[in-house]
Amino acid sequence: MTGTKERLVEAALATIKEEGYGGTTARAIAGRAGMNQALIYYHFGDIKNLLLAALDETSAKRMASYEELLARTETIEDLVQLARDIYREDLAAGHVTVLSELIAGSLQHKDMGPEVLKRLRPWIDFAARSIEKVTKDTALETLIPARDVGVGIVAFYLGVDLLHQLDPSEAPADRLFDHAARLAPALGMVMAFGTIEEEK
Amino acid sequence: MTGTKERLVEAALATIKEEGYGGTTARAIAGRAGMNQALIYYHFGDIKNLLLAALDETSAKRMASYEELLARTETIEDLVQLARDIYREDLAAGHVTVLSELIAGSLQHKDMGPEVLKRLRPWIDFAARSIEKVTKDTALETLIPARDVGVGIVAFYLGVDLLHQLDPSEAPADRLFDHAARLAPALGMVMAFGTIEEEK
Amino acid sequence: MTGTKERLVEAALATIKEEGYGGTTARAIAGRAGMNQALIYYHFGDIKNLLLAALDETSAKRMASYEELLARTETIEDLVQLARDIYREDLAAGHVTVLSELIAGSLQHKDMGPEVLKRLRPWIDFAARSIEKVTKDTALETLIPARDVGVGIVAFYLGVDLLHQLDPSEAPADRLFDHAARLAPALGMVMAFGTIEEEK
Amino acid sequence: MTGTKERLVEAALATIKEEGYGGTTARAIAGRAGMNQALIYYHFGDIKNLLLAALDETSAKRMASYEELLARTETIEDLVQLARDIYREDLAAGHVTVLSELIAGSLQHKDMGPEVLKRLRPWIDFAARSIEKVTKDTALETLIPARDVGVGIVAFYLGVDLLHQLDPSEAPADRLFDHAARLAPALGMVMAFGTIEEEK
DNA sequence: TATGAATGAGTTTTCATTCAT
DNA sequence: GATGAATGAAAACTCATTCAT
Repeated sequence: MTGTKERLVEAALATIKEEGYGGTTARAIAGRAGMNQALIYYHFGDIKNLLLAALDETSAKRMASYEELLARTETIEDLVQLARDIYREDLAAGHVTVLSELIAGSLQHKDMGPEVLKRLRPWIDFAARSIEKVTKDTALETLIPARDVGVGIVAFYLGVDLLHQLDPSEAPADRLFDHAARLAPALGMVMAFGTIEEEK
Repeated sequence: MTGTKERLVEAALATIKEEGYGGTTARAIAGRAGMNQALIYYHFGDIKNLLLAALDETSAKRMASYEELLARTETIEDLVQLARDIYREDLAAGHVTVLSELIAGSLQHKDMGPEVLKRLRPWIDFAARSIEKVTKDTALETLIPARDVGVGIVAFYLGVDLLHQLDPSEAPADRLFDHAARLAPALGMVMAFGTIEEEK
Repeated sequence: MTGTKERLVEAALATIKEEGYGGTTARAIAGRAGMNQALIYYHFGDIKNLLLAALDETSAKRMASYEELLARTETIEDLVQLARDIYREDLAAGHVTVLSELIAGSLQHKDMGPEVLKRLRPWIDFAARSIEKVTKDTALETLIPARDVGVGIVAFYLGVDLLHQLDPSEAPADRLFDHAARLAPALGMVMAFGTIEEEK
Repeated sequence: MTGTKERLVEAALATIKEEGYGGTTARAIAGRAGMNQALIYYHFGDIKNLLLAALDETSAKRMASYEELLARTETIEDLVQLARDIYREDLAAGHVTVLSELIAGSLQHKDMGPEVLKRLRPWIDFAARSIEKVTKDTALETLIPARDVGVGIVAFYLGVDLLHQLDPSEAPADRLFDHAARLAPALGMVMAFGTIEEEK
């Protein structure tokens, strides 16, 4: 029938989000998809491959959509706004949970680590590129280590997701983003000072 | 023999750090401790309790040690330094990994979540208190939402730990802390500007 | 394409020789043949039938070739030579392995036993006829129970093959045949004595 | 309770004899023993180890018993008798079947081969020693390659067992042994001729 | 003829946990 | 306190086979 692989991928994503890495068994996935367990092995070879395919799928979709948003982002204020939008959608939809669970699970299944890392890098690149774009031709350009900050942002997203898993009611990151939004206009001046400090 | 519970706790911690949450089975823990699996159930009732006891143990030890350091911390520069020291030790020793794995595992074993959260809160409080301490009686005091930033810092630590699990060779957070250390002196002025913005 | 059945038969033979009876699955056979698993069922109904067809195939080929050789065999010395040639070729090519694996597997799949036996009998007959031919009109004719010795020879081939599977480096049967070849000329006299003993 | 390992070993032996290597699954063994499948893994680690332990067990028992019989064996006539006794008991009890099935199965599970071979060698040694003993200080001593003939005898036993699995009604080997028994007295003279032939 | 997809029952093995001693 | 043994449920994965196309 149509879409078996797609349905398995969707079921795998939903299972990771709701049951966690350890709860994402062949039985759980197939049950959710209303399909036979053996189909996982027929179509993906093993569970690891299905999970990685699922990660590919969400990553590709989200990246395409965010890339578009980035195209329309010019200033630091825009970027903070973009970061907040991404954060809200990803957290609510559980996209980051898929990543954080797969990373946490990679400690158990060590051969999965490199594969997950490979799929994580584009996000770090995306974050770095975003920073580069809005600091390009400004005093901040040389001051901010775009790549390191990119890694830091991804780390922050992952960590916030972990906390959100524990306590979905609290949303302190929301308030932090609001705060950042208010401070963003001042950031230029601050960093200008930073530049002076550096050059002393 | 003496110290059975302690040995099990140590073995549990080591197992989480090296094998991940999913790899932390009764067999793996007991094997590492050189003890009988049944002792886990005799002393802790079930594996979940052992893991929580293990989390209590590391948390208490580290908290005591960091509390001392905080007592000697006065300025923002000091705090950045403290944050960096804690980050380095915790990451290397795998302390944060214990937390991040338990949080990630809580999605699977939902009754563990609240217990882990209970043990995480002191760290958020610690971070918040640290911020409050160095901003006390400064212009930053009202400007920085200490609790939210505390949560953010804990999130950042957790996320950096996840990334570190995937790729221990890279240490971008190290560079970020260096950067923060250089920028710290300027932070006061920046925030002063922030204040002005706010009050407009 | 032409020769689908033939290719499946060849693949089945190769799989038994290399992977053993238990490793000869539909997937393994079809994979080796570069074909679809379902073709096995289309052409042969089930795996058992394919294996029996494969046995038929090798048996027929080899029997034709050996029958020719037997036609040119007249003396005991010739026969020992023939036995050695057959042994060498069959062992190296894995022909006997196909048989020994199918027989061993028949204990698991009991309905296969009679079918395999049916295909084994011609070989016992061949061995018996060979003995009869070279002892015909000699003192040995009544002395040697041709059929029983035929069974014994087939048994010996099968057993040597099993040992060869375990340790292909050793070839004691080679040396035994050499020995038999040297002793063959004496066999006539020996048996004459045997006759005298018998008649006592 | 008492004898769990022993019961599993007995059940494993019985299962191999009746269901063949491929039919000797954890379920089949545990079912026959009336025990939980997991006990196999608790006591033996995996099925392979249980099968090898089972092979050890039968081998040790039989070897001890046959060694005793060999001690009382002096002449070729005795040895033929001994060979026939061993053959009858082993074939009927299925002892050789355990070996032949494990050897045949080793083609599938290649890591089992060396272990089975290790346990087969004592039998080849036993056969060789038996021949050496009865030919010691006779003309046959230098004439018969005891080790090669030992391998040949073991091969013969294995092959006869395979045939017996296919058709337990026929017992041609019985008749061959009877024949050998009648010819044994003549063998000395025959071999004396052989010696003369050799020395020519 | 041929194929990709599908399935239910089976495989080996591991799990958390219990229990008698 | 401690241990070896035991267990039912579940894990990942494979099997022979069928079926619609």
